[in-house]
Amino acid sequence: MKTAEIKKRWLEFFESKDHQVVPSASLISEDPSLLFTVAGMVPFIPYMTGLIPAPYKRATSVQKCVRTLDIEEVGKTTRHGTFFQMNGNFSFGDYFKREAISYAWEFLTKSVDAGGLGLDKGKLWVTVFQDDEEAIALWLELSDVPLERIQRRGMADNYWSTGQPGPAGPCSEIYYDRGPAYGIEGGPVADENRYIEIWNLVFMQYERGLGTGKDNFEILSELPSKNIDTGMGLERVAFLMQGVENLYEIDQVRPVLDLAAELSGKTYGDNTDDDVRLRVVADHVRSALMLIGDGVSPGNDGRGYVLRRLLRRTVRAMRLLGVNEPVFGKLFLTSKNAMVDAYPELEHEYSRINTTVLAEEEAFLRTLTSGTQVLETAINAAKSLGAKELDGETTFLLHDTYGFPIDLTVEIAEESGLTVDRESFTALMSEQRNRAKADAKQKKAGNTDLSVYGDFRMQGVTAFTGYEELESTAKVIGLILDGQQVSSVPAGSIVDVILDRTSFYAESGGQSADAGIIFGDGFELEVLDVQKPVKGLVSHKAIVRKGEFGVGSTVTTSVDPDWRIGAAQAHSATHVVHAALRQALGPTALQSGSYNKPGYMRLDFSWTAALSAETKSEIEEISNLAIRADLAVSASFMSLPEARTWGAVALFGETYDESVRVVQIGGPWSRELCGGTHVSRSSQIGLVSITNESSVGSGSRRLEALVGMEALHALTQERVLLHKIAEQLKSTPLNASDRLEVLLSEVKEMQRELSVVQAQQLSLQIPSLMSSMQQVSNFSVVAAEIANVSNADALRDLAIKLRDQIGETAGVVALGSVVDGKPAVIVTVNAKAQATGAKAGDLVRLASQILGGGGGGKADIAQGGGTDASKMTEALVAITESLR
RNA sequence: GGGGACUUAGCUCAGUUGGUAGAGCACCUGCUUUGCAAGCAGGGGGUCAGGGGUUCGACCCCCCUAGUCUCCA
Repeated sequence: MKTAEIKKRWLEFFESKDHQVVPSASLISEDPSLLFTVAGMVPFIPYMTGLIPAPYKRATSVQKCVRTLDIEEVGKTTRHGTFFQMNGNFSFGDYFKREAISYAWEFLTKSVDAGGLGLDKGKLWVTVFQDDEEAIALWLELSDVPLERIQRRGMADNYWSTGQPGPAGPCSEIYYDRGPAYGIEGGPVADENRYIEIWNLVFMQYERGLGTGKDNFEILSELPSKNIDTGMGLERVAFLMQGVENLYEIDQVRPVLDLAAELSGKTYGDNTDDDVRLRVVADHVRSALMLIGDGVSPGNDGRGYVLRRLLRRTVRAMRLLGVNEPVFGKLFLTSKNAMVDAYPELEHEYSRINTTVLAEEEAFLRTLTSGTQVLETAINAAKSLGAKELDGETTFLLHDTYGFPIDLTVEIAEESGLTVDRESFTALMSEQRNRAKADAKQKKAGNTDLSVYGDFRMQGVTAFTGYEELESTAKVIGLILDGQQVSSVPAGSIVDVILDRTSFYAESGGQSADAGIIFGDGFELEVLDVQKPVKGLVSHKAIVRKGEFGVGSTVTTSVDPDWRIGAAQAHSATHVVHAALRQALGPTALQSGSYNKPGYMRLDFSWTAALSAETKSEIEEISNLAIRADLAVSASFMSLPEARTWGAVALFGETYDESVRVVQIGGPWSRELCGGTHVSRSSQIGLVSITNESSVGSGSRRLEALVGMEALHALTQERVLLHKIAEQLKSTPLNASDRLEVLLSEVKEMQRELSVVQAQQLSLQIPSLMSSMQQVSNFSVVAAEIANVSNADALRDLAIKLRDQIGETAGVVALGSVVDGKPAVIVTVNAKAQATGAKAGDLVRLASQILGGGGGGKADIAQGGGTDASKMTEALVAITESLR
């Protein structure tokens, strides 16, 4: 049975049991503490913990998931995949153990013709939590599993919790026996390779307390509303039902594995190491495909880094298989074709995915090339020292600084007959890991408890009136002071205010929060910040400027109209620039984040190279032409699929409800899903002026612009500055640049001439200096103070000329001069004098110490200086005397 | 978020106890030759990423900033 067919049957089965079918959420988790959606229940967590009331009693989904914790195990076992799909059925305070068990049994064992999976009842085993007698009784009652195939396990295996205080409960897991060929008898307790876990039923019935680990915490109480959370690994069931050995061989993955084998000329099954590499390629390509499809782009941190690592591990695996040429084009196309039935959106996204992976592959091949050079140098160095091993530090440096994978280092070193000190490499790796972890722990301490907001959210959502009006009448639902609910607050306090409705826009979708005041009978608050701590709930952080008020008070929320106009201009400008960007660069340039506030906007987008000055001007021009065209701006609500058929741009990393708001500027000219506040016609934006374009990491660029009056002010300022510069250059703004160029080359020419003239002038002194030469012991010595020397280099040239004139006798030249108020000394010693024991460095040191400084150089020429110019004569005499 | 490295001529890069910045390719001039990276001789081209500091003196040491690469969380 095809994987897609299992998925279809799953959803149909639970739909027939009155479950709401929920489409898979994005791999980019809504929960900021999670990098990715790591389990099927992740999108439902707020309903489980009671933060947000569940919109349905029963739900089912097939959720795409990415988990890279066990990335090193990929390909080695049958079970570890970095991308997988989790079938789940959920109950929020509705049915419990009885139904969960009975549904599971029915779906697994019902005949294929009747819509089930038709698994052999005799091969199914069950585990339960050791004390869960209720579950055992239900299994015996509702299924055909005999008691001897029900095994009890402890907390570590069969008890679920989030690791923190909150909901917890026992689990029951269903296993499939692959038969004696795969391991020993004795059920899952004895062998988890022969007995494959396919389905985990979690019975959330308790509240747990503080504690660490999987089993070291206290059970506090029963939950008032009990939940069911189950997860069936789609890939696992698929590989069992398709009669293959592991999840890398199922219909959605195998084609990539086969292609990798073909490209490398290997035969799958011939060699264990190569088989692992082929599976790694098959797994990682699929995960990367799905991640990019959901809007992740390769980067140096967070999600982007995980993706980059998957892509690089793929290149590495292909290298180890003997393929050095770029292959991503073929691999990803094959993977897309295998997945597109289940995820049709991959078709539209594919050109972007393809561009992204090709660029990343090319970049990494470059990295490998430069890394190979460093490695070869290191290998040669080690060999010349007679070492048989490449040390861990070098290996780590290669990995850490040059991104050269350890496996490749080992392989290449082996070819040169060297081994690698893996132990010390591993030690250095874990050091680096600890550093990063220690830091993360420190930062995480400020994790806020959202439960206080959850209480208010349970009472309903905050209505937003700000699209229609700037002032609204509202009622105070709650007040939070220092994380505690309070009933009233005095003047001067900073408090979180929860209202039933508000005209204030909370920061979201890149738009900053509104500013303004909240007032009522005898009191007034200034709003500092507006946030949505929990989806649907608006919290106003405000300072009480005067009076006192409490829960139940009637207030007026009043947004500062100037602020709102500025915010609307900036936000609409962001849409305009985004559309202009895509017009100039093509659809690959997609917004990955944005921020705007009155007068300013910032747009991050996926793009691999810096924008040229021409492109920036083009974007600016398209934007301002759109503003001049006075395009109508409108917003309308529609269903998400409908919005997609309209071609509305949905932003990655954002999650959308079933009903979405589409903001249009000039109809199809710009269509984006957006909840922000906008101007009503594009001309109201006024002006957009791009101020900066920069990199925010590889593959991601940032465009910043000023909007409206701010843009005008900046341009005015530049104009004033340019006029001033032109005036100073005695030129006009248009000619200033040319004029400056001429001036600069003139300056350069004059400097050159000056140094020539100076050298000539100094040369004129050579005859008189030579005549002042005295004989000191065996040395011919020229020692003199030279006036009017502009820099030490000129003095040096003169000294060398003098030395050359001395000829064959042992000669020493010591020249001093005052340059920029500071004494400088140069001493040169010819070869013969050096042979007789004179050292330029020593002589300079002697002189410069007298001058109150220091000096040094080589044996033939040295220079020094000091601070006390009056001692110059004394210093030169000292040099002469020391030669006696 | 925490580390590591890099930024030198148009391009690719050298440059250690801090003491006048170099090579190859490209460019210009001349000669010699005329085909597959031609030879010889000569020449131009650098605020050594930017800004501070230490020092008599900084491409080099220290600090800050920017850009680029890279590892880890």
